[in-house]
Formats: sequence, C-alpha cells, structure tokens
Amino acid sequence: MRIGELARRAGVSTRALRYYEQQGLIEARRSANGYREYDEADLRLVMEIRSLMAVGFTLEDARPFVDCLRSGQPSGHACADSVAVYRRKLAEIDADIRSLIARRSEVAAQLALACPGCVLSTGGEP
Amino acid sequence: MRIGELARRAGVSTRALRYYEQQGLIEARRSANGYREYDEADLRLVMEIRSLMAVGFTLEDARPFVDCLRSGQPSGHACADSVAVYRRKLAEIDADIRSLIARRSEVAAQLALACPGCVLSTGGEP
DNA sequence: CTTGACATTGACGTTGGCGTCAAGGCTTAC
DNA sequence: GTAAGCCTTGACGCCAACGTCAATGTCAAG
Repeated sequence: MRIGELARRAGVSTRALRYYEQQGLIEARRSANGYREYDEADLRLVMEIRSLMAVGFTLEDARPFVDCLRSGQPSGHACADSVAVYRRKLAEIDADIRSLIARRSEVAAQLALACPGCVLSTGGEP
Repeated sequence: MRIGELARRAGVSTRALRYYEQQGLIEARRSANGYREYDEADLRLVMEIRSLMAVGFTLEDARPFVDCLRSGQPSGHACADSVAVYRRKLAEIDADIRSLIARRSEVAAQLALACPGCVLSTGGEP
C-alpha cells in the first residue's frame, strides 16, 4: 500500500509517517516512480507507535518496541530494552504524579488563603 | 536598582526580566542613559511571578496576580481574577493527575504482560 | 487533453520561556 | 586611555511532533 492508505488505516497523517521515517522508526521500499510502498508489517509498526504515544511515550521511547518488532518478535514488548522502557516510564509517571499532587496541595493552600471556602467546592482530589 | 541587581535579588536572569517586560508583565522606568530602573515593588512582582511558576503556572496564568499587585492590592491573590485562575489551575491539575493515573495503570498492565513480576518491584503508586 | 487525486522533497511555522551570542554604549577605576 | 563591568537592542537556537505551504511529478479516468 502507499502512504495515503497506510495513513488512513493507522489513523495518522502522511506527514507523521514521513517524520517517523526521518527519525528512523519505519522504512519503506520505493516503487518505480519513487512512491513509498508499505506492507502489513509496517501498519503494525505504526499502530504500535501510536498506542505507545497514546499513553504518553515519546517517539524515542517507542524506538525499542519498533526495533523489537522489526527483529522478528511477535510483540513489541518481548525484548529486554522494551521492558526497561516500561519500567523507566512507570517511574517517570510516578514521579510526575507525586509532583502534581504536591503542586495541587500548594495551590489549594494558596486558594484557601485567598478565598476561604473555595477549595471545598472544587470537587477535591481524584 | 538596575536590571542586574533585580535579577540577583529575584533569582532570575536578566533575560527573563526583559522577557517579562516584553510580555507586559512588568515595566521599568528608564534613567537618563536608557538603563531600566526598578524599585522594591518590582521585586515583589517578580517574586510573585516566580512563586507562581514554581507551582506550574504559566506566565499568562501569573498575569492577573501581577495586575492585582500593580492595582495597589497588598497581595496578588486578593482579586477575583486571581481566585478564578487558582480554581482553574486546581481543576487542570486534577485532570492531569487523573490522566496520569490512568496512563500509569495502562503502562503497568502492559508491563505485567511483558514481564510478570516486574510491576511489583517498581515501588507501587505514590 | 485535462482534471483530479495521489505522490515527492524542502523548508518554514507552531508553543513557552527563556539561553546565548553579536555589536555596541555608559561609567568608573586604575 | 584602557580595562572591567555594567547596560542596550536584535536576532537566532532549543525542545517535540508534527502542520502547512510551495513547487512539482505521476497516473488513471473522463
């Protein structure tokens, strides 16, 4: 398939696909007229990238998963590097959550000073 | 005082101060040679900005607080606009926390699939 | 033949909050 | 006079992940 079809099927823009290629995440063979040609394996790569980005991974974070799939593994998280990224991202997310909770309490305290009673009506912590 | 002293006392760069001025957050009168001249009130403005940024506010978020102080209020959160920003930011932070927690559980689930036992050793949620 | 839908590369724009030169002017101390 | 240390404006760089435009090529259908 060509880039437009891959984009539609993967739910991304053609620009994004060219960008992924530029970043070395995906490759395409070229047909005689210079058009990129993709197959079903490429679609799986792009879907893997998008599902990882959907949970907050960067393209660099996604790279080991893509490499894993391209190395012939049936799933992107079957490789040690991918698992390492999972663990690192989990730690990052935990740190972010802790930081946000700390900020929340600081802001809530300031709001309580500025407008007693306002904090109670905001709905509280999740 | 001139820009260098204000920068030192506020703990910011001179570049940051010029940027705040460009964004209309602070003003400076000019001495005969064209140098910016600041007073203690300006120092308070900059400290207000920094303390807000320290808890994740953008410069735009800080604007109502600065306007409040410049209007003669003794504290930046004494105005209705400031309180509104506090409430909005609290809601934003809450949404961010919820989103991060959702991502965390998705990533943890993927990690559990990829490497059973890994999740338990990461320390758990905050 | 031409229209239209596809494709190509290249390059600039976006967002926020500055960092980092560049090229020069002012002031004071030696 | 000259070195040091302050200041000025202007302008490009950075980070991610593309969006968007430009100018052009390809190909099947009418």
